[in-house]
Amino acid sequence: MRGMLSFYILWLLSKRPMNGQEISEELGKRRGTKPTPGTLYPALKELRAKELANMEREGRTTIYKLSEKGEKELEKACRYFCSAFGEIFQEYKNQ
Amino acid sequence: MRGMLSFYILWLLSKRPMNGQEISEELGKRRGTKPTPGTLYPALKELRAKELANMEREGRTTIYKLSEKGEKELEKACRYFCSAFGEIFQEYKNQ
DNA sequence: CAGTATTTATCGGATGCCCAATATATCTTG
DNA sequence: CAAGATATATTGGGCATCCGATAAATACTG
Repeated sequence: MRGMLSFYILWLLSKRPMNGQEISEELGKRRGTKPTPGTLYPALKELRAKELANMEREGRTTIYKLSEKGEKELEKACRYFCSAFGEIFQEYKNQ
Repeated sequence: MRGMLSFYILWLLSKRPMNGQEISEELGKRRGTKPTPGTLYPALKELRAKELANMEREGRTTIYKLSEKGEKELEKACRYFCSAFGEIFQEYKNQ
């Protein structure tokens, strides 16, 4: 099962700004596996290119932050996600 | 947002055996768009190749059915899906 | 300062998802 | 039976996602 990485990253960033390592760890906690750098950083780059996230360098670390456009996009994505997959989740919960 | 097609098909087949057109319509109802034949049938072929689904030809239509291996795989996939994305869904519901 | 660890980042390649176009077989209808 | 409708299926191409390997910059430690 693949996909949804960018969506997930946007969702994490909506909680608080994070650097790459923090994002990686949060993903690891939730999905079971951390993305490799070759997965994570291109995804972050793509989000910047689409102006859904901003970055701010602080010494060794780079803090990524959700942009306003990113917030709007995330809300749309959440609506779609829940309407498309809510049924599956709902059913599992009731078992 | 892409992805999860095979997972979704397995889930649909766990409800009842279906032919390609029925699968296509059910996906359309839930996701908003129907997959094109060039998306759907390769996915079904892949599921057969992995022995997660069986097929049975009946005249014009081909009925696809979840295999035992498919049931086990689907259960694993549901567990993963819910542990990975449950939090997002939960939060949206409470808004 | 030298060596190590941390963090960010790129590259090449594999795979999944997706579409438009096309083809084939079967069923239905005039 | 001929024409159209329905259902299945393949082909070729594009993009997103993902990984392993590698690199480079920065911070820490002895």
